[in-house]
Amino acid sequence: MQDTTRQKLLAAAKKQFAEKGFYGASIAQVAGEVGLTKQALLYHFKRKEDLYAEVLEEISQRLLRLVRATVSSSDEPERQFEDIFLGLYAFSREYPLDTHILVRELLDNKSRLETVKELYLLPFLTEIVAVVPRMNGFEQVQPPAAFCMVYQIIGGIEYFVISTPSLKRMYGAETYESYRDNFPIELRNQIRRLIESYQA
Amino acid sequence: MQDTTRQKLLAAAKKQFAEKGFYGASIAQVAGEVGLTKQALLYHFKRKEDLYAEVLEEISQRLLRLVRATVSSSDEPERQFEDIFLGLYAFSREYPLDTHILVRELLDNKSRLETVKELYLLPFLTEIVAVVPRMNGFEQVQPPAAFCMVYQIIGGIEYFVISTPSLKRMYGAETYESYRDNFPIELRNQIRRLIESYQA
DNA sequence: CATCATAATTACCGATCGGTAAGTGTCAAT
DNA sequence: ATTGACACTTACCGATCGGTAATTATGATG
Repeated sequence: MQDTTRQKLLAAAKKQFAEKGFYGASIAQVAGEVGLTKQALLYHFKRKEDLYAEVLEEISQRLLRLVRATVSSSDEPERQFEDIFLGLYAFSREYPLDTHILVRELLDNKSRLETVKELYLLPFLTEIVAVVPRMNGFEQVQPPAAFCMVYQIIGGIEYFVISTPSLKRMYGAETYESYRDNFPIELRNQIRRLIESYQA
Repeated sequence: MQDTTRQKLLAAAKKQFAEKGFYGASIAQVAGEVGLTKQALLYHFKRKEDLYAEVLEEISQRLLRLVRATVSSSDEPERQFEDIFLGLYAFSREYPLDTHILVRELLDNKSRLETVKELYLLPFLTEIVAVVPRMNGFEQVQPPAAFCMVYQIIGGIEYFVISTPSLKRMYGAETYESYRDNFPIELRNQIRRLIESYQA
């Protein structure tokens, strides 16, 4: 496990972009966090946007791998469907910075339009939505309905994860932790209610 | 209906904060959009943060009013519960800038910690969560579970709304609109599945 | 030993940021 | 006619932003 300067810079950049967004993050501070100057960073990444794009690319690829691995790990579509979201929640909790950046991208891409391709989520979403009509009783579900089902669940997960600091302050650490521990349980309930409602 | 300079500035500021975030927005541009100089803005709002705080305050108060009005409009908790979220979705679609700012606040408040009070959402959430144990069959539901149920639904709504530009580009305008029109239907289904699962 | 790419440095650039200070025009009240 | 609050302007400040150019240290290869 080598820790190249590039990788260190990428890790520091991810942290800054997640916490302050594309505009709020400064490449000088990113470089400073690994003990380098701004120009050393610019040597590895010509422009700030290149650095950002690389951070985003790595995240989206990991997400896609996660979904594909989950789909491959089972033959039952219902099992796949549930595991995808539980896995996504685990992923989001393990890498909250990644989740922050993904949500920021949703908010920012209107003003930073063409620069960074926003198709990074499309294969990820497509893969999940494709599981829906394979489930028992879901054969006739139309694409818009399938998409909405999936997106509601994803939204619930990501929104909860990015709310962590706010919830902690609003309710206190203890109460927050009880909420956090309950979340995957309720998430699973939500998914199973959905599946059962079509099988009945 | 008078349009004071203050109100014009607040409207322009909301747009900028929503699109570019607290850091990305510049008070000079906000002022410029109403045909004033930056210093004219600083005359009305001493600091950038004061301007931001006022925008946030107005949003959170409108949200709280929305929930309270919905709760008052019916005697059935089940009806209240459903209408709250359908109303929240309608609100978020009607005022997407507000939704953008609220989500940005979740992401940013870690780095802008103490400056702006983040309790703006607490009464709003508390009011909604309080409806849960009043519903038929939900009397024994514990606070953490009730909170997670509510937060999942809210998250699904807000996440979908802030995804609008991305989804439009990913799927095209037509497909997006079919998703958007289906969303409240699936939202209602989700809520009713939840209610029915406890009544059975 | 000389060469040459790599990796980093110092120095500097114009632009923009939020914010301060002082001045100007307007208009109502004294 | 004068004062003074109000609404806004021009001028300016130091700090920081992303980015360019030129230079230096390092280390492997010929």
